[in-house]
Amino acid sequence: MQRALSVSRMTGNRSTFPEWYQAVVREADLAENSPVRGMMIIKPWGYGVWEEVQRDLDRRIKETGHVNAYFPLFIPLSFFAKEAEHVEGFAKEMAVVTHHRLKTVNGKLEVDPEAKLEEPLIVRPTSETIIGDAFSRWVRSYRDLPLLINQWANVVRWEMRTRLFLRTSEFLWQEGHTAHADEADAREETLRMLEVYRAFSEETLAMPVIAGEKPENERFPGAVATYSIEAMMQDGRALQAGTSHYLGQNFARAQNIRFQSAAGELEYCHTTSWGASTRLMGGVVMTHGDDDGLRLPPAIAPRQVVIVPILRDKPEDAEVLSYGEALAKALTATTTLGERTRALLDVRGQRSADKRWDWVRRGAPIIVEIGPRDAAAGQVTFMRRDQLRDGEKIASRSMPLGEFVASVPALLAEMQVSLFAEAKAMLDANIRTDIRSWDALAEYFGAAPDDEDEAVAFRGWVRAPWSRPTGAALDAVEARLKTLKLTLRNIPQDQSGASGQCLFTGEPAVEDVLIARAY
RNA sequence: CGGAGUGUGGCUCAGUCUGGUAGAGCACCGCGUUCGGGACGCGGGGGUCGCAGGUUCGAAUCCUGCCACUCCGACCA
Repeated sequence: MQRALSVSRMTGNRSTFPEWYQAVVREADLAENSPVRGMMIIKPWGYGVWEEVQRDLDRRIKETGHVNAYFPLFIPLSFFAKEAEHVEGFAKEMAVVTHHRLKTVNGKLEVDPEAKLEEPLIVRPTSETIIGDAFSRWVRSYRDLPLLINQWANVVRWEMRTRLFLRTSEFLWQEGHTAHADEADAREETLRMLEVYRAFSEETLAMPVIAGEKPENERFPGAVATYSIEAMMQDGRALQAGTSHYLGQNFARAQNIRFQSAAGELEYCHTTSWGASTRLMGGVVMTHGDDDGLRLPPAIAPRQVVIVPILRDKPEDAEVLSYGEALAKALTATTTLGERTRALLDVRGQRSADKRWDWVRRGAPIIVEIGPRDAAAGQVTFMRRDQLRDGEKIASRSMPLGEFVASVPALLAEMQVSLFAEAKAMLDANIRTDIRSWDALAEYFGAAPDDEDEAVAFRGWVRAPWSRPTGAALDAVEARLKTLKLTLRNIPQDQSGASGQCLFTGEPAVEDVLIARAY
């Protein structure tokens, strides 16, 4: 089959899926590596997708009562020393600013040793500490609570190994930080935001997820409880797509976030934090991409309908162009998924065939072609990106212009739903619930995971009953799973009552846990 | 920080073993024919061959040192 990409995602070979992923990111013009190791350049089409992601998620965050603010990029080193677990979790990946001036020595630019900072500054890896510091001044009374703040920002974590969008040294995200008068209110907030992420991921990104609580060894440093949404990529691996943390009073104590209660008592707040990042973009690629490139859910496509005019440097070109302009204008006047339909007439000088495939690779949901024949007949010819091919043929349809314009909003809405349904079917079909012993688990995931050369068949997730071991017993489980390159993803929220015994300990099970290879 | 590998035009790479003064495909520019399912012909622009030193009449090629990147591992809310 003729493909837009030189590598296929579905060969069953473990090594080609990452190559396919990189090819899609490049060919869809989303992002590229930068001169700075591990940091990416997000290109206009990729940033356009991020802007749609931001817009929709921001609306949901505001609808749940939060307001946006902005805090500094640099955090004094001493702020991290206040929460022991927190600093331990991030210490190994911090970028540190130690000087504030350069000078020229023998024609060379060097750091001026006399410009050393009194106290080093950390480039934020996350903002709990600096926002908590502000909270300690903002909160006085129970009447100031709850304090519901969000910020859109970039953060830096000095990662050893990076991949575009999935793990980069700098990434863009939103981080919510809230303070509450009591535990119940804070825990409710934590779960509310988990649900916002779940709904956003499924409705807007068309990316089905499993929401649940992380086992204690996977908790955010300093958190009392961590929750996540986990999405299944097309190679079967799990991607943590968003997290929400109940921080208890740990950060409040460390940073003195206190309030006077109605009874006049001085109490520590209960705080939460939650975040989702540009990693979501990688999730969209690995959920919806195919061998022709990216497929974008209409809700996050910067252009939902792209019109490619067939031009031949002949007089009738003008007619085709004005026909295209009228079509773009008519489409823009319609409403799709609650917003103005985003249409574009592609008037670039490239050949029509090249432009068409460019938009296929970028994942534009509907690609319209109009030529002299369409203009004369008052019709359009179009293809939908989610059903591009009928066997080896490109599947296109023709329709009278007026009818097409009227049907686009419903068509895009249908594509949004069908992309989700496709991914949901894939997720549901690939969670094994019949594996009840370590031996069966080992057999399923392969006894020799170190043999990278061998083509490996697709592996999904396993949902199995467990006894929720803690401490050293959990460490032992984790170490054992590591021999199969597996991790505990989360404890799904929708528990239907566990039965039988724990897959790891043999003790009576209390609930199900998700086991998978992860990104 | 360990193990392996790679640095040659914008991209993918050949050429290195056996030294002779830089190539292919794609992309780009021009002209023409084309264009409704990834065009073709002709012409053209673009590279201090990762950096520094050495051997040599002559180095992309041989030697020494350094640097960068990729993959595997360690690490990864």
